Amino acid sequence: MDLKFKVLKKSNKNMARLGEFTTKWGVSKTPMFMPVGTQATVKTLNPEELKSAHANVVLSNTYHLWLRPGEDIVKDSGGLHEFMNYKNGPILTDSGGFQVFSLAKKEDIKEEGVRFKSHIDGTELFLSPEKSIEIQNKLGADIIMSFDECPPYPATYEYMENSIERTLRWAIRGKKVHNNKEQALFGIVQGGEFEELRKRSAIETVKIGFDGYSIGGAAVGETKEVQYKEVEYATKYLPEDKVRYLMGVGDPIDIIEGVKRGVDIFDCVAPTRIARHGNAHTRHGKINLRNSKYKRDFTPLEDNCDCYACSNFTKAYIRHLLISEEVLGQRLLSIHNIRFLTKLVEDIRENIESDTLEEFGEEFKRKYYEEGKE
RNA sequence: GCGGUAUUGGUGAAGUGAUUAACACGCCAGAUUGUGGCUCUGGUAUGCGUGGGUUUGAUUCCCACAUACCGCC
Repeated sequence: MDLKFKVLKKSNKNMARLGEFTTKWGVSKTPMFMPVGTQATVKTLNPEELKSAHANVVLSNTYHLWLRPGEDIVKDSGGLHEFMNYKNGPILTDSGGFQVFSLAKKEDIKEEGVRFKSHIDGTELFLSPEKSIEIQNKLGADIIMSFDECPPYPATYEYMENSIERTLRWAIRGKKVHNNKEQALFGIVQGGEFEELRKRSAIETVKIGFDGYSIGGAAVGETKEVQYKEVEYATKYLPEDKVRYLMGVGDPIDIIEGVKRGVDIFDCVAPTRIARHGNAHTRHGKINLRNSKYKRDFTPLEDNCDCYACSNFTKAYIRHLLISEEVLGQRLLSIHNIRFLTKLVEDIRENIESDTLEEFGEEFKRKYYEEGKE
């Protein structure tokens, strides 16, 4: 399915662009941030809470849903939107590549696919590009991903070269079996830290032809500088008229830097994971609500935040919930952190419109890093 | 009043005549980037009820005292 992506405005100073794409759920604005709902749920949150946090696209996961409850059950329920009753916007499913490669041994990655053991019960499993697309066709997300290899960092040039070539062959195989015309299929650019390989991977993936392009294998342990370079190496060779998605990146600063380099979509488990572990993003840096200094702090997580948590509760109360292991604490922080990032991309969109993204980025970074230090 | 047993950090506790007093919980911090895991990693008793004594050396042995519990008058 063509996403009918439109670039509405391009910066004169960098590669940032303001855009939108359309699905049956309506118009989605870019740059955007997608919260992650691995097992057909953004952990601790219901669809209404996601809506209140301004979430639009939600990401779910092929590997997990394949194992539990199984793609046929999701299909028979009416598809992923019906199954999880998510009607606020599109759903994207990851191919399972990332999970599989964290479970598989290097020697179990073969041309045909990957052999590995279930994290649930140790059952031996096999996932191939065809199988991944077949499962995703049944799950019924609006956007699905090619099955790629996400190599660890650091990897040698030779390993990475073989890996991107195999990922390209897998992309072709996946595209060939993709038969759900309601779904957009994205290709994935790999290549690690190597400019030549990122370039080749991008050009060749574009030749195959996809509805959008992802940059994978970033934020796997490399420095920020390397990560930003990797993004640049890829976006330079991606077509202007297709959506670009930087997989797994969700640090606020990294989002700003990614947008400046031409990225439209981001996803990350971080906002919800750090929330469950007691942390909140604020414009003045990340804070750990479990710290004793918040014991008697009767102010919201953040002034002028319109999220449900900040509108109704104090840091002292949220800290009490976390220390007492009450799940409401995790929910409130999850709502806040998602809203923090959806607000960040809203601000980014406004600043692309006025072509002031560089200034906005510097100011944001200064507050986030420096003021947070005290 | 007489006898017995016990006394180790915020808590529950292990332990030894002599390098850094185990472990758990709690507490205090940190991590977290296409989420198996409300997870992981650190820190947290300059002292073993108090006062004496024996000893090269005592939290560990002895004595007294204090406190607690259990018996008996």
